[in-house]
Order: sequence, then C-alpha cells, then structure tokens
Amino acid sequence: MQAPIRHNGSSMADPVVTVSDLLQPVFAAIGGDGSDPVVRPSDRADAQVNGALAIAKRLGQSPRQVAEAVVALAEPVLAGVCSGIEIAGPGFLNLTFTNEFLAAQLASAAAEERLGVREAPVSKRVIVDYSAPNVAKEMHVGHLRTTVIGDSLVRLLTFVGHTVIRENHIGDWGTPFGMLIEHLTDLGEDHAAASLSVGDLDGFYKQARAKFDADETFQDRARARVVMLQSGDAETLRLWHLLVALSTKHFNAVYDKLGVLLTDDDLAGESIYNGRLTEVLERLKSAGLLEQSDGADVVFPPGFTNREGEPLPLIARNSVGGFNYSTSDLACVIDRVERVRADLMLYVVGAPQAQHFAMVFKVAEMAGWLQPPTEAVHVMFGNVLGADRKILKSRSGDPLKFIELLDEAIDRAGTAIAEKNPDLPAAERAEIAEAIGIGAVKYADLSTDRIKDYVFDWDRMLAFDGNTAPYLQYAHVRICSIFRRADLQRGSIRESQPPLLLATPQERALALRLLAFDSAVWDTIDKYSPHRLCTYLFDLAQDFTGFFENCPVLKAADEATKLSRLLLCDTTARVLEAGLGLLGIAAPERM
RNA sequence: GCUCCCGUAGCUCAGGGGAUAGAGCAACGGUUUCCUAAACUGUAGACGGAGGUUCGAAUCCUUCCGGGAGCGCCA
Repeated sequence: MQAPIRHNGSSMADPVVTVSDLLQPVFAAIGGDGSDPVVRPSDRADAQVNGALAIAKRLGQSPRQVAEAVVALAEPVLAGVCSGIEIAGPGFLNLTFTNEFLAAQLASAAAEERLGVREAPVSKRVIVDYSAPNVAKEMHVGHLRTTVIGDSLVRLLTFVGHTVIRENHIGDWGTPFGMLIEHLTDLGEDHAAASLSVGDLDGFYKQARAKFDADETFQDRARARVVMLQSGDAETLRLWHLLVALSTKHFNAVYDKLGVLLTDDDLAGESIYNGRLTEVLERLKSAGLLEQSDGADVVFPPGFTNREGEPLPLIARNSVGGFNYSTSDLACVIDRVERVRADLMLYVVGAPQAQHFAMVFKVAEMAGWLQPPTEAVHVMFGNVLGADRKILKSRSGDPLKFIELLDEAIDRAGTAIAEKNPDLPAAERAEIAEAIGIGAVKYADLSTDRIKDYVFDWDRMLAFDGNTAPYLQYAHVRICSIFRRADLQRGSIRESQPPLLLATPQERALALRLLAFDSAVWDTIDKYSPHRLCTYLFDLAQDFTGFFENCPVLKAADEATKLSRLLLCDTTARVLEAGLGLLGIAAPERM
C-alpha cells in the first residue's frame, strides 16, 4: 500500500486538496504560472478537474486538446492516486480515486487530532465582537443570532489555530442610565437588587421609562444623573456598577444555559471607550477630516448620501457637544488595532447596521487607523421571523425573552425524549434534553445562510428527520450504540489501526465525505458562514445512515471488514462530534 | 427618492462561472426475525421577468417586478 501523501508534515488528507496540489505543476507546465486545476467534488466521479477549459480559452486552443495534454502529464503524477482519469464533456476530467489512496488518506486523517483539517497558514489575532446585550434590559430573541453565530466563528477560528479574542460589546453607557440609576435610588438598592436578581430586567426598565415619560422632576434628576455619570462621580459610578453587575449576572445565566464561551473576562462594553472619545475627535481633526455641519463635528466619507442626495456625514460630536455610538465605534477600532493588535476584526451584528459600519470602517481607513492587512468585517445577518413572517414576538407582543426560549426548547426536547426513549434513566434525560433542545435552536439558526431571514419553527427544528440537530445527533448516537453493543472502546479501534477496506459504494461515499471535512471547515471560515459546515454535517449524517443501513458492522461477513467498519464508525463519530462542537452543539452518546 | 440585502419545487432551505440545479418536510408508494424505524427507500415537483457578457449563467452585468431594511445629530 502506498504511503499517505503529505507535505511538510502538515495535514493533507483532503483528496481534493492533495490532488489540486499534485496537479498544480502539471497545469503550470501547460497553462503557465498561476493556472488553477480547479478540482471539485463531483456527482459523477470522485472528483472533477475543470481547469483545462480556462487554459484552452486563454491559449485559444481546443479544450479537448488541452485536456488530453493534461491527462498525458497527470497520469504519472496521479499513479496510485487515481484508478481512472477520463475526459468528459467539453474538457472536464473525471477522477476516480483508488481505494488504497482513499484508505491511506483517511487513515492519515483519523490519526490526527484535527481529523485532517489544515492549520491556518498564518496564525492571526482575531477579535470576534458578538452578543452585545444591553445593561438593564432582558436578553431577547434578537440576541440569538449574534450570540450563536459569533460563538461558532470563535470556535472555528480557534480550531484552525488563530488566536481569538472574544469581545462582548455590551450597551452599558448612554443617556438611559440617568433614568435607570434614579429609579434604582427610588426603589432602594436592596429592593432593586432583589427584584432584579429574580430576573425581571424588563420590568425594571419599563418602570424607569414610564416614570421618565410621566414625571418632569424625574426627567430632570435623570439628566443631572447622566452628567454625574459622565463626569465620573464616585457614588454614581458605584450605582452604575451595581446595575451592570446585576445585568451581567442575567447575561451569564443565559450564556450558561445556551452553552457559549462568553464570560465576564470578555466584557468590553461601550463604557470602556468613554475616556478616549475626545482623542478620536482630535485625531480626526489632525488628520484633516473633521468638518462642521449644522453645528456638529462630522466626517464625510465618500460614497454615502442622505435622503436629499447630499453627502451623508458620520457624526463624531453632535451640535450640543455630545458623543454618540459612531465616536465610540471609532474609538473601539483604534483600541482593537493599537492596543489589542488585532489582524482581523469580526463584527457579528445585524444587517440593518450595514451602513453604519461601512461608514465607520471607511472613516477609520481615511484616518489611517485601519490599513491592510488589518481588516474589519461586518458579519451581518438577517432576522428571526415568526410564522407570520414578521419579527418573532411573544404572545404579548414583547420580544421573546431569550431565557424563556431556551427553557421551552429544553422542555420540548424533554417531552420528545420521554416519548421516544422511555427507558432512558431519568438522571440522563435532563442532560440529554438540554443537548437536544439547545442544539436544535442553535442549529436552526446556524443552518441557514446568515444573511437571510429565517422562520423560527419549533416542530421543524426539533424534528428528527431533515437538516436538524437531532438528526445529526442521532447519527452520532447510533455509532455510540454500536460500540456499546460490542462492549468496545472507540479509542481502542483507533489505536489498533486496522486497514480500511472500502468495498461497497456506501463505504467509499462515507470515506470521501469524511475526507471533505477539511474543505468544509475552510469554506465555512472563508465566508464566515456556519451554514456551510451544517450542510456538510448533514450530508455526512446521510452518508452515514446509508452506510448503516447497507453495511452491517458487528455482523460483518469477516473480522477484517468488521474492524474496518468500526474504524469508519469511529471516525464518523469523531467528525460529527467535532463538527457539532464547532457549532457549539453537544453530541450526546444516547438519546 | 437614494442605497443595501433577499426572490430556487406546494412549504422550509442548499448550490454563488462548469456537465443532467441538490436536500428535508408535505403528497402518493415500498422497507423492521437485523448494530435505536428518532431510520432507509421509490415516484412526482423549481432557478421572479426581460436583455447582456461567456465556449458555458441559478451564479457575473443592466433593467423591470415583488419582499425586507437603512438613509444627520438614539444605540
């Protein structure tokens, strides 16, 4: 058997990557430097190579001839890798891999911790800005996408070797805090703390707002309190800290239940930039960017217009001398570039903010704070809709509370489990209900293209068929079940390294899919689109069940086949678990 | 009015220059002495319209039609 093809000791288990690598010199020889072989997975072969068509076009030659020239050079290079190279259609090459090659690549991937996924060529410092709830407000369904998508991106980027810094840009500053602090003093600290720790942040906020709207003297107190807060009055800051602490306790309860990585160490609220806002203004001024407009200090980035078709400014300081979130976001860019020394900043924030961030990034570029290769990306996303195709609301019309959403998910999952698998020990059931319920919510969110709105549907996300978390988790459970039946440790199969025999179409298909984990992860990272990983995992689960139905494992015809299939099972389980893990979803051993 | 995002099967979604556009639900069939049928499997069904670029377009460009969002001192 041929040794796995590897380069520089780095992981190269993905056949598409390996073959692309091998064909690079062949295409360079025929089409010149930079000719891309364009190797892709294919429905009608193990892989297809499309690059000959592009060369033919550039050289003005017949595609067929170019393809033949490629084949002539490629055959020796791909000896042992491909059992067949066929020219098809206008000039595609259809590749069929040898079983030996696939087995060797898969053995190589299975031997690795990262299951064949390539490490990032350059390790970057990446900031992922996500979740960003508001202090003294209940987290609601509007925070679902940013939290879940951001967390998955953190896991993915970490997995391939980047240094990832999580930043939770909580809304802990601004004019509402005057009214909130005054309401706090009215209630009395102890009473307020008690009521807030029960988790009724919205009630507190609404009471404060109602008082503010109805009572002029309260308004005056609130305004005065804002000034005290901004001037750093010690007592006011103490009360403010109290509000922040009570709120973050609530955030953490949600994060805990949701199973995301965010902790108090990741808090980077708006308030931390407060001391640097005048600096932003000065630096904009010395860069010659600052202009006066209607009494405000503004910057006019090119390419933005307002309703009247006039240039649209980014307002750095308003006409009464106040700063706003544009100023704060600019200070934030400076901080991330100059203090944190980030190479890449991901802002996981909803699509409605697209123009705001485009303007902030543009101004930061103009001021020279944001320069290549440092990059800021607005990872935007659409809304979560209800059955009526409007933004998801609770029965009362308020935004759906995040914590209630999660409780309902766990509750529904628990009911389903009790029904489908009543034999499960009660102690285990609660834990599994959480894995299934939370997984379902996260997967429903991650599995559609983030840019689009999606319709929130309990029945669909908790269904055990289709592109859902439970379906993927079930595939994993079935594998665990096989090993449990056989009373075998999964690790022992791995260590004994039995030869992989890919005799059936289902085994080959499964092996090919397992080897594509690398491409799937990188494709997901390149586009910051977790749904691509979801699609891959769903395909993997389907390939696995095809294998499961057609290829008996414990009752295989002979011992060698059994061991080979056990290794396929183990590797599948590991990829499923790792893949779900990258989405922040647990893979229980039974359900 | 301007700008951005989205229109793929009855429904919910993939595919974002390559061959015959993939799934899942729902519909109508078939499969359990067998590792969890929470599964597998067969049939039927689609690129909003019109132009253009290209050897090749669901994919890129223009335009129109539909849906959503944003457009100066809130965040």
